[in-house]
Amino acid sequence: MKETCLCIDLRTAAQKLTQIYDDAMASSGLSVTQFSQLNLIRTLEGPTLTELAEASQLERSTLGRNLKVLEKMGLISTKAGPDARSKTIHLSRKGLNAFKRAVPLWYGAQNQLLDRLGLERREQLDDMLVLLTEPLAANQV
Amino acid sequence: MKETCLCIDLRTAAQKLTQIYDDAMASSGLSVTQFSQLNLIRTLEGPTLTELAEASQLERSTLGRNLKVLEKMGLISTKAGPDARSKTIHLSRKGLNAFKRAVPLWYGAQNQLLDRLGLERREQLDDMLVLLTEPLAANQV
DNA sequence: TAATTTTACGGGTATATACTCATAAATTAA
DNA sequence: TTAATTTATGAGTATATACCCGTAAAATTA
Repeated sequence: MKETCLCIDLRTAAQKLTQIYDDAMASSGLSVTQFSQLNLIRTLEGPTLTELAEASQLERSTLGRNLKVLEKMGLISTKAGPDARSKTIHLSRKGLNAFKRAVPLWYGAQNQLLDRLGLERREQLDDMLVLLTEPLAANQV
Repeated sequence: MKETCLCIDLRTAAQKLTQIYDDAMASSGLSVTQFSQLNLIRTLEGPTLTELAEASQLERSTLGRNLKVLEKMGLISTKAGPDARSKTIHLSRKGLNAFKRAVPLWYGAQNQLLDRLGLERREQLDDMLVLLTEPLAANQV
């Protein structure tokens, strides 16, 4: 029976997969994480930082720093939010163009991997990732 | 059919799982990545930086920086290697003790998750992670 | 043997990530 | 309405990660 750490195995696989997507999308100028961020901003239509953080399951402070990079690249802009505290995030024209350029590249990678897996295993994978990320029962630890 | 990005899904799951292990192991003072690093250093018995980088599938420069942290914590030490260029990495007494303290905590998390998955799914997961991390066929991208 | 190439490592720079604390604004409670 | 609390964000600090480049040592080739 394999004794390797489930966590490390998953981390390593995620890093490699990230590299695969990033390579496939390189000519778009976007990494897969940036692509995914832009897509969320687009579909949420001007979310606040907190809303976007929840949707992307990142810490607010982490997201804030990530967005700084996108802003510096000119892909997004921020506006005053509905609240004097909050601000909303928006795709710039340049950001939307970059996103559109990247879409077919993303599909290229994604579909090739989905083909490899097949539908059944893809669903099994989703199920397993849910199982693996539910909190542990404290008394059993 | 779900349209979410396989890569982002896997990344998110890996981050959550890391948090789960880290929480379970917190009282040992080691994170799961540090625990795994110490274990590799232990089993490889004084690897060079390059050997350890290959074993952990990290960039050498990344590993070098990670090791700086472990060294500052007093968990590892380095010696001159077989070569005037290279150096070897070793567990300190303190590092070995920390590792031993962490072992049951790691098993607590690992076994609980393995129980959740069951043997069959664990093997399926391994297979899928291999499938997902093999390079893409360039012509299909 | 001398010149070239490869190997091993470190440092600069940059992104991704999280935790903690500070601040300001909004909300709720007294 | 004033005081206390909650909410939204940002900044400081720190780890994890990678890429590129420089340097020194070793190996290879001319």
